[in-house]
Amino acid sequence: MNVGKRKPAPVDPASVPKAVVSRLSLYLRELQQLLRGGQTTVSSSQLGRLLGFTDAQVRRDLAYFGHFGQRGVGYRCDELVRAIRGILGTDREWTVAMVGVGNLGRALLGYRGFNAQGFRIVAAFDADPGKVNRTIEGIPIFPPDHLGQVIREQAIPIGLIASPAAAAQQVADQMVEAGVVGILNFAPVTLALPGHVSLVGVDLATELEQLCFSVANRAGPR
Amino acid sequence: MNVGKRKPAPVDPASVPKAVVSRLSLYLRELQQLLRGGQTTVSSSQLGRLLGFTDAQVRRDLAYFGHFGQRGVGYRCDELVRAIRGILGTDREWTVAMVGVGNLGRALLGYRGFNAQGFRIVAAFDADPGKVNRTIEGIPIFPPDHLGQVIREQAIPIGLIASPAAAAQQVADQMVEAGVVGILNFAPVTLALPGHVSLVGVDLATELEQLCFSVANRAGPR
DNA sequence: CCGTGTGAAATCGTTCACAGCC
DNA sequence: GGCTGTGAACGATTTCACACGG
Repeated sequence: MNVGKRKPAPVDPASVPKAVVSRLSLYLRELQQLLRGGQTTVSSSQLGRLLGFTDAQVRRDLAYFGHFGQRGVGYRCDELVRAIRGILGTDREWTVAMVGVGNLGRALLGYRGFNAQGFRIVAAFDADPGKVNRTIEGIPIFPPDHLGQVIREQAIPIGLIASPAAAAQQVADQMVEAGVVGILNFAPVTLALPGHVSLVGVDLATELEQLCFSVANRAGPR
Repeated sequence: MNVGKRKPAPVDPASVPKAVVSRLSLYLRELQQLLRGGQTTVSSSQLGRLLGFTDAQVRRDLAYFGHFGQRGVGYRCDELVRAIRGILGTDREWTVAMVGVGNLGRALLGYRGFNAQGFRIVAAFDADPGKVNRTIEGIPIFPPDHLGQVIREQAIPIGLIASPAAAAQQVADQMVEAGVVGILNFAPVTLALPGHVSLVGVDLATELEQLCFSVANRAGPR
């Protein structure tokens, strides 16, 4: 008994280092690649080599969440993919509400990679009256004052901010007010959010600055 | 003597933790914001509070690179901005070559945030004959077989990959061959690069997965 | 008196190295 | 024989706490 489909989680997920979770995404991406290539099994050392990590690191990362490998053999790619998706929470579909249908927003509306991993943008908002009340890539664009209602009615858990920096905090506040519990922020500002809302920020200029620093200081890849 | 404009760098820049450099970008962004608001001085604790870091962390991070503060007062915003830009290397203009003028590529061509921080995309490439030999946002689009020549002639140091995943490694190889020393990769694949080339990867689906994990595990903001 | 800069301590994350199992 | 899972050692980063200077 007590040995069902679910592996026991050896630790509290909140105590897992952030770096581990971000490597998990990379493992997932690589495993899906391997599966497409017809490979059924990987060892920690192969997976590590492909990504530039050590084999010990790969094993340790996975061991945070359970026993997924087979001694002497390695990991079954399909099983490990399922397991990682379960850990990340991407084994179900997540709906996303986007604000800001500018250059970047439009690109994200058409980005296939989101759907492929289980994310679906179901509503977008923009302050420009010329953009609202139509669909782009099949996604309806609403005026900003519909934000609360749409998010609430569809119980959308994730917000994506691609608005100008000056509007971002206000947009975030409205999203949180409407019940969003996670925000992906592309606006180049720091957002202040209540503790129960998760935040991931992506600042494109900042990423280039990181690159710039390592180029200017010849630090090799990342 | 020996007290010129340049502060001495207390340590080898290559030995600075990566996390420190990424916070440097955030300090910079916040300082520029403060300057726009007319503030001339910040303390480590104010800067930390704005970004969610401790005051000790801010001071330690900055101390890797020199003595920028004044005891009893704090840091002069304008001086610190100049200092951080000098450290990151964004006190000069960097030219960038982009490959892949799809959804995302077009958005990046029009992204104002790059110019604002000193990056200028000066050439783009795409395999679609319908897109080449014209300009978008003032940037010329070339066919892929011009890549080597254009990058070499203009001595472009930075490559930006926004091509489909399947093409990314080949594109990267050609960029490296042409002399690029840093690559910002938006394609969802792991690139293999020679050691003298720096790499920063941004995978949009991966970022959403991180968010998803922390939402699913209620870990609060990042 | 306030806030920086920094040794020293504490914490966190990675790597080693090997027992255990297929 | 090969490869996982994991205590223990190690190294890196963060936090503490206080001396020093404006």
